[in-house]
Amino acid sequence: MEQPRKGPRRGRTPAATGRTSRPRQAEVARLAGVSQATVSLVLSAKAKAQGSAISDETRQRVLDAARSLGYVPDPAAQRLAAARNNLLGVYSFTATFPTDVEHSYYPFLVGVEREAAARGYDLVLFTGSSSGGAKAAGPEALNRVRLADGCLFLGRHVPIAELKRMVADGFPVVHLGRREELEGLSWVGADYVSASSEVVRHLAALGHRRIVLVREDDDAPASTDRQQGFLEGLEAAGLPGGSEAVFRCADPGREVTPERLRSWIAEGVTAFVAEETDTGGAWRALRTAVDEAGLSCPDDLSLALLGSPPSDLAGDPQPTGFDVPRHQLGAAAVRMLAALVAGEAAEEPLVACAFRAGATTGGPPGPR
Amino acid sequence: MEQPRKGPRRGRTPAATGRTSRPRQAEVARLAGVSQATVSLVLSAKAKAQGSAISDETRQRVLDAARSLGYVPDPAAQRLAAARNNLLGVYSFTATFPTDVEHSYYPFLVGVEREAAARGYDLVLFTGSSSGGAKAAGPEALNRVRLADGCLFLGRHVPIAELKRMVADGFPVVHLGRREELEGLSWVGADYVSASSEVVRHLAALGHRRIVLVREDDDAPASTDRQQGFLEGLEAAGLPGGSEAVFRCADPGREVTPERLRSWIAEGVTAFVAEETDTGGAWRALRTAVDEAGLSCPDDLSLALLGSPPSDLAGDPQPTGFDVPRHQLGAAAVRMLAALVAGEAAEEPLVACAFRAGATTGGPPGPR
DNA sequence: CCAGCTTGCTAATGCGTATAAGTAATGCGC
DNA sequence: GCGCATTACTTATACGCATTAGCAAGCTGG
Repeated sequence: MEQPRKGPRRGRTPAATGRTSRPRQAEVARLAGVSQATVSLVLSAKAKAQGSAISDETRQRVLDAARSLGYVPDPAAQRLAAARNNLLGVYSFTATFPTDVEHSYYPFLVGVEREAAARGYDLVLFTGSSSGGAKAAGPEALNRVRLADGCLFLGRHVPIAELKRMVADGFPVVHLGRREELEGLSWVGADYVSASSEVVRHLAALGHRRIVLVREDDDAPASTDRQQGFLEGLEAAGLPGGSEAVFRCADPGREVTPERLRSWIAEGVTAFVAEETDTGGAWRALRTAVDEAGLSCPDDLSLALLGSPPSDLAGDPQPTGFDVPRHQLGAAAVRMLAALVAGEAAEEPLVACAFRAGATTGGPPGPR
Repeated sequence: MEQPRKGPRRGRTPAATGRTSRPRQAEVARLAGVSQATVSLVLSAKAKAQGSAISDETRQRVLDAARSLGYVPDPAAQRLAAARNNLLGVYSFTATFPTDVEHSYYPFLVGVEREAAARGYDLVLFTGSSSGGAKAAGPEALNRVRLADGCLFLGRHVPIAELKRMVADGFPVVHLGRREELEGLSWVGADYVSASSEVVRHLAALGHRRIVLVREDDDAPASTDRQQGFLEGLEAAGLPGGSEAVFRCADPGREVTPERLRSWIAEGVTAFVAEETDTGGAWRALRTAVDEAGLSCPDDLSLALLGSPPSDLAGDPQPTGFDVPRHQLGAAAVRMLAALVAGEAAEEPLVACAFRAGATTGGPPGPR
């Protein structure tokens, strides 16, 4: 009794049709001689407790049928049916695989992938408005991520309004990097404050009494945090802080020149700390100035870097400082996102950085 | 006449529930005083031609209503209804984000992402080892990729049987790298043959008459292609080919030693060409042997590399050879995959490599 | 004046899945 | 042997949207 459909609309877009349509639960069901619902029960219970009311024999038949057909659930349908599809989105506002700053997101993604795999999630890379070509990269482009169970957002220039909306809608969202201005937005970030503070304390323990932070003219949270940690470190060591301990580079005349370096040293400064940025500008400027001033690094003064050195300076002696544990950051982000998806409480958002002893610090030069 | 649902099942999983249910097309419709179908027509026709049979007045009412409610379409529902999900899979048999061989797939992925974004596709990353939900890393893990509209496969050690099955099922699959042994498998690859041939012709034009190819003991298509191009280049230049023009390194005794190098030179060989591999073994061996033999590169002999130098040798003088346009390869792979998904004819699978002049070649040394 | 077209919309249906509700069939205690 | 719980399923329905058949009204033309 094949009831002939009254209005079948097979043959959608000519393009979309082409394919032998991957197997559906209905086909698995037919092959196994059960109903579609049974297939759904068996397959979704697979991971969960075995408590479902399906006999082992039937279960096995269904599983065999599914395997032999190569059945894979349709994520959109799963999602629509209001379950979850074990997909986590990753959305970056720059290209996810940046051309120039290779090292910036990559290690992070390594951690993301690893942790996601360990938790049984697959990743969907939502290609942001990244490079040209994308259609009207309007705000609705962001909504694609709702296909996944939750989404990780990378990049600084995030459209807050859109994110806010998602958060308000209860869509699980985690941002990489501290983001406290948006109430309710979950984020994970490196604990730059503690790490920077620790570097300062290290210098203080070596005997340095006047330390200067060289930073760039950028007010990203990552910069602010480092400065805060730097100042906290000074305070903890009982050293003078204040605005003169922080030097902020700016284009016109505020650069780190050999002259300025000498004048600092003349004032009794014996150690310098540079913030890390994408370009490594502050660190480069310091190193160059030291070289040009004819000074030698661990002997005449100590240098520390609040982060990892740029990869093209890999040949240089390893700077004292700390490493941002990007793998762990990625993993932490996934853990937090998974927690949100599961409706559990979020965990600690700060990930500790690892202190790196390095070879650019030593005791202050003898009094001369 | 609000017909009361018999079995509403609001209140799914406690976790999944928590969303303030953003507006649906039905609500927009109610507000605009039209049917849901009209809303769908208006909204989906927005981008397309205005040829839809909806009056401008109604259209405007719907658009206003949608805006005032802040309507955004549910991507899951859209995709379910449209029978495609705009997802392309990327399956690599090593980790997608390998820790060590960063540079091998990375540039390729850059191109993949860019092109995918341009075409409105998102990417799903599958990894051979991890393979989301299914812990069983068995061959059925491969089936997970069917979640996407099509899939890109990277890596040498691809289980042919499984791929064959997918291809036979009509699932769109593109392999990165030439793969002609599998009938019907689409692939994109770099045109190593032409590029290698061009390098040889370059050497011949410089006056070299005896050239030797140093390759590793690996029969990957990429190696074979280079050798073929090398031999074709010799032939095109009217130079002697044959087996003695190709040196195949092997572990036990067949290595490129300074002695062997000298003996080649004594026989009249003036130029050497190394194949590029993951490790850059052949090239390293050549360079080392040249150094140890006390020879100087562009003067005493010419060297060329059939590919790009390993990144850790970035400081060395740039070798003559060619660059594999990995970005373009990735883009080409996506284009081909998109074509398959759309049921169109596939395009040219070979991507041309760019000749790189470099500094390691010159004329043959004067007769001595 | 009505067949036949066009215009502008609605009703109905399906996409693939999850799940609540329903139905036999069996087991168990008394 | 009856009520009731349990097991093992199946049936029905909904998720939100796209699509298409269909309907009503307004035209046209002969």
